[in-house]
Amino acid sequence: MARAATTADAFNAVAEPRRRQILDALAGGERPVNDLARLLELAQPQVSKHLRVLKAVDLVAVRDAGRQRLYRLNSPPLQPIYEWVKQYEQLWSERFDQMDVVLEELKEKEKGNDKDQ
Amino acid sequence: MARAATTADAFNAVAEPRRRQILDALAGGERPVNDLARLLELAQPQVSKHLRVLKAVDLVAVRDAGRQRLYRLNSPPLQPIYEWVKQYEQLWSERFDQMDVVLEELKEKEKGNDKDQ
DNA sequence: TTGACGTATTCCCATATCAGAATATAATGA
DNA sequence: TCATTATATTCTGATATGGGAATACGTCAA
Repeated sequence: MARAATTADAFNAVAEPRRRQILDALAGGERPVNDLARLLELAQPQVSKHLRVLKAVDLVAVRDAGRQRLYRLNSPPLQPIYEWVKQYEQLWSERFDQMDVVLEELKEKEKGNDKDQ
Repeated sequence: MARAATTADAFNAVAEPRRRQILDALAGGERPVNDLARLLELAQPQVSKHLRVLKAVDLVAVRDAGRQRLYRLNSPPLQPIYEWVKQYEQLWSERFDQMDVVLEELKEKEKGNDKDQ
C-alpha cells in the first residue's frame, strides 16, 4: 500500500502547509476562492484542489453566492488532533521531564567516558 | 513536485496512525524495537522504518543497549502542532456553547409542553 | 568462531500526491 | 445569445510512500 490519502482524515489533510494557511485565512470569516488565491499567492486551480481536500474531511463548508462560492471554516474535525497532541504538551512543559532528559544524557556521556578510560 | 516527505516535519510524520501509536507506546517509557512490534502487532522491519521517520523529525531518540536499541519519546517537536491547532479549539468550543443555547431553548419548549398537558 | 538474536536496509509494487497548464462548467450581464 | 467572470476538473510528470519479503549488519553467548 501507499501513503494514506490526504482525504483520509484531518491529520493527513492538515499536513500540507497550504491547507493550514487556507484554514487560517478562513478563520477570519468566509471567503470566495479567488480571494484565497490572492491572499496565499497561489493559482486558483490549486486553491480549488486544496479546498476539495478540506471539504472531503469536512474542515470547510461551502455556500453558493451567485458566481462565487463562499468557503467557511468548520473546525470540529480538528478536535482529534488537538486531543491527541494535548497529551504530550505536559511532557515538554513540565520541568521534571526536561530534567530527566538532561540526566539521561549525562549518564550517557559518563558511560562514554568510562569506556574511553 | 509531489507530496511533502513524511520526514519534512512533525505534521507529516505524525499523519501516519502507526507512528502515532508508536509515540503513544513510547510515552510510557523507552522500549526496544521488537517490543513495539509486539505491542502494535506490526512486523519488525516496518517498525524500524517508522522509527527512522520519527527519528528524522527528532520525535524519538535512541540509546544502544547491547543488541537492543532503546527508543524513547522526544515530544518537543510536537509543539508546533499543538500551537497551531490550539487556536481552533476555541472555535469549536464556542460552537458547543451555541449548542448549549439550543439545548436550553429545547428544554424551555419542553417545559412549555408540560404546561400544555 | 559459530550460531542465535535484535535491528536495519534493500527491493518491489501499487498508489497518491502536488504543481502547472489547459480546459470545462456555471452564472451573470449586455 | 454571447462575452465575461468565478470556480472546478482533467492531464501530465516527478516523487515518495508503506507493506511484504529477503537479506544484511551488529552483538552476545557458548
